[in-house]
Amino acid sequence: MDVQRSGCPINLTLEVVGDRWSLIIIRDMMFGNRRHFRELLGRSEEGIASNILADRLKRLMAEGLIGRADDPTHKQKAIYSLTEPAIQLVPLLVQMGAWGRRHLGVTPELSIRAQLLEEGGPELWSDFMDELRAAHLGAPAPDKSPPVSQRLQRAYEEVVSRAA
Amino acid sequence: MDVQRSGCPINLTLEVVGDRWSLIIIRDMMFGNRRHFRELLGRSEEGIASNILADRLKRLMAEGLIGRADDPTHKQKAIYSLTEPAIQLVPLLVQMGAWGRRHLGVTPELSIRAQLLEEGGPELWSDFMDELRAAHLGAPAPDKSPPVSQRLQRAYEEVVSRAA
DNA sequence: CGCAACCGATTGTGATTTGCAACCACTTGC
DNA sequence: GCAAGTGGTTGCAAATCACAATCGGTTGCG
Repeated sequence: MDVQRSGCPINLTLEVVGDRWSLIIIRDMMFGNRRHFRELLGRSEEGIASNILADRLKRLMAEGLIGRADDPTHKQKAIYSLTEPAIQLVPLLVQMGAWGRRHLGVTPELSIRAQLLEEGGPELWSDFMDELRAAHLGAPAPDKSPPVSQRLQRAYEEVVSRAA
Repeated sequence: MDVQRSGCPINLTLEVVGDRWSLIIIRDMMFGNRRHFRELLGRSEEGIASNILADRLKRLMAEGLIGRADDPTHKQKAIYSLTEPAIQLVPLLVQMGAWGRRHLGVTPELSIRAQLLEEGGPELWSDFMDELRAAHLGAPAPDKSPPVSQRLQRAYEEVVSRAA
């Protein structure tokens, strides 16, 4: 994954995030609000192995997509955060979600967020990116109400409860 | 790559095209108009190995992203084509190109197409997808002039000649 | 007809990456 | 003091990958 093959933008993007796990990790940090190693390790549905997670976090840091800071509440805890380049992956992830939702057998609970993000269009993505900047970069909060993340979460819970 | 891990749309999309080569092949078929095994094998800048190419073509066919037909001019020649689901990957590839162009060290010749597609927005993508449907699915030609593919090609050649 | 070039692959071989489970040194809360 | 939790590391088997050589068949050309 580290051999440069060509200067094509699509190829270069694939060299950075074109593996099985990098985008899963970014997705969990983005939409699942997971910021710690063990949160990323255990709670994700896909079940990444700890050595792979450690390797990917290292690599994503080296590529400048995520940052790492000490958690003041626990000397051993690390807080991982998305950087601006990673936040700008939102439109890409939305397109991935939209395509998967249309063409693959997704479960309704997990597709409702993709649907809302797709229907919301670039303006909604932009609001969501501002929220991520506030949460991960310490940027001033955009002060939309309700925040996009909350709207997504509520829609998800509604579908889940309806299914029960 | 064939173990289903979760029903999340992003994850499912990654399971289909989240490897190093599948999207490169689709990119070459889409923007490079490569339709034969040997065209895909040799002329791409990244240099895929023939066994990997054969494996990926098989897999993409099984997933319904590409089709295969006999070339009437040569009994051993196969013509590969994009299916509708693959054509609908255009917005995803555009976003990949846009992100790579912004954040990675792309060469100017190879980034001009990404730039035009990004700036053209969804209407341009839609025109381009109609052209792909005409070329790959035998759909009626959209009859725009000049076609998007030609505009992209001309812009590329202009940058190349300017660099020379 | 003869033969070189071309066709979509397949085979064989090592190198790399992955998945899995166990384990590690250390910190925290009780 | 001790169990639970922290971010990882290690060892090993299995899968995947890259690279080069090769294959049986087809085509164009003399």
